[in-house]
Amino acid sequence: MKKQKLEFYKSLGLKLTPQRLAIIEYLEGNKEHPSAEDIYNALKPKFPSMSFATVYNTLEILVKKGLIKELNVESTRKRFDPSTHPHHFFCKRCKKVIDVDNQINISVPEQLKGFDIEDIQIIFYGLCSECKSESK
Amino acid sequence: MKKQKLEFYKSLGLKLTPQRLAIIEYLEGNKEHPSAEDIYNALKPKFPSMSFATVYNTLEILVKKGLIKELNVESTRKRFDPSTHPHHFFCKRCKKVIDVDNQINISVPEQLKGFDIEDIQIIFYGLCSECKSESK
DNA sequence: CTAAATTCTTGGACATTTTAAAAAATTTAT
DNA sequence: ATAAATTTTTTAAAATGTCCAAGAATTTAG
Repeated sequence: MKKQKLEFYKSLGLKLTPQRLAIIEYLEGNKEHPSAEDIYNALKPKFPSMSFATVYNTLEILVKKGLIKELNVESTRKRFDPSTHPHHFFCKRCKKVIDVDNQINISVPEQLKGFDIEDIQIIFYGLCSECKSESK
Repeated sequence: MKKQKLEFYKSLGLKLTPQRLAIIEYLEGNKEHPSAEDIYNALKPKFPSMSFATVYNTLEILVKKGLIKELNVESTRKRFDPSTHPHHFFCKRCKKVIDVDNQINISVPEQLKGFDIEDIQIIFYGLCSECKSESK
């Protein structure tokens, strides 16, 4: 990883341990929206001793720092997005998550005027093109 | 419950057991977006022998029949909505879910053109007015 | 460079939500 | 009322996520 990035993470008050760096690198530019288990499995060969707690701890702190986003597209498990795309498609068959990069301008409805809205997410549910043709 | 409604549920091929009717009645007009546990706890006094499995079985079949909606606003548990509101607000503090009844017209983006979109949900995350003032 | 302070990792136990399977009970249709 | 079909119950366990204490590693300060 580049020095510049290391400095960036340090400046956030993060101790840069090998496991942490590996998780950060794994997430960088990753479009798969991996679950904690995905990350754990992917890094286990390199860090056989790493525990699930480390993955969860790191993800939690990255979410807190605003560097990644936690998605609730799937009801049973969290998925993580290193990008800041607010909108997603979820395929109910293959469980794939796709960033939906649209310019929908959603205004907060009257009903929520006294509220503190921090985030707006749109989720499109259905079948992706592959699963759609397979299920015919 | 009225005869008309009983007939309606029968016509869907549902067997109307006391537990099932109680769950259906509990959900009807309910604005709380209860979790399975909420439902279980609410009906336990009337049906002390009812198990969690019954609640889950009934919810599953109601979702399949399209009578209720499963919400993934919270990462740890499913919430259920007897209405067909597609959009919701979730308070990250008190976990309250509110139906957002707006007329937002979302067009499916180009990117998803070959897909089979079955549902579009908007979720507003933040603090409700009560929690907002409390946290000041 | 070294020591101190802080934070992180590990490993296991634990909690919660959900699913599964088999036997017993209930409902529906005849 | 009887038989067939489905549902409920019970028990167990899967799946995901959380917590804790001890030891290890990293960073900071000197």
